[in-house]
Amino acid sequence: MRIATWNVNSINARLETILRWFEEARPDVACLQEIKCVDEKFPTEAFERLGYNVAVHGQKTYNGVALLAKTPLEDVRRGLPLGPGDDADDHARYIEAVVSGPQPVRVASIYLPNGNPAGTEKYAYKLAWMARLDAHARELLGWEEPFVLAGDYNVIPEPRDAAFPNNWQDDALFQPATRQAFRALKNLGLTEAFLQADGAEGAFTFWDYQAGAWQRNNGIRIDHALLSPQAADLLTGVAIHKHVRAWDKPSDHVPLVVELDA
DNA sequence: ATGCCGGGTGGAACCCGA
Repeated sequence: MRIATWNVNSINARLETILRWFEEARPDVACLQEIKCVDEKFPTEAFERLGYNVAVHGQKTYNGVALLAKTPLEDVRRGLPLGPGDDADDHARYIEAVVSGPQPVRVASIYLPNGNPAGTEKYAYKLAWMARLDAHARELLGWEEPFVLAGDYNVIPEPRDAAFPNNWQDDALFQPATRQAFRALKNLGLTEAFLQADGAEGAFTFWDYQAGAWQRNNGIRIDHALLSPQAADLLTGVAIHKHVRAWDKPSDHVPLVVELDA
């Protein structure tokens, strides 16, 4: 099972580019983020023509996530659960479903808050959201099933995950508390697919549109796939589709593709 | 570079992203 995650930065502005990549990469499952549209504006038919089942958790203008799969999506859940005392959350940043098949796999499409500038309400929201994700991962781990939490985490885990780590010292993506929360999530027993199956230095998933970041390879690795132990047992490979960043009208993120023997 | 580019909204100028 080929599972891809991609922050597309508007599904409708980039549909031609996205469909081109789908025909080339042929993922079995795709987790999309920043679709930037309500459910009714999602180009569902275009993906159904390629043989995908579609589940959307959309929002006007901002955020929005989707799951696409060649096999039916079951037990679709929209939104990350709220814990006791958590404030209501009107951002569409999480959708989860079970991808059916001989070996069903639960897959989540995650758009973790950016959190900049650090030290503000936005950063508090990021950390609170990470705490909710941690709690939900604990719940899922109790079921002892294969699952994949894939998406734009907006976390630079280590200095090696940025071309110029000093540039990110004060950034919400690289704050000690951000990195600690991501580490804690992994330490629940989740496997980071890229590190497990590849781990090469200088691998990035995002290059800013500005200041010639792509041309200078000034990138960061912020899109991640975390695997439950039962999913990690099935991991056979991972790839970052860097070439897509050089296409016309690219997203600033590129797809991360995980291969499972499922 | 607390925005250099790019998308969305709304129909200009501003919000947001990382």
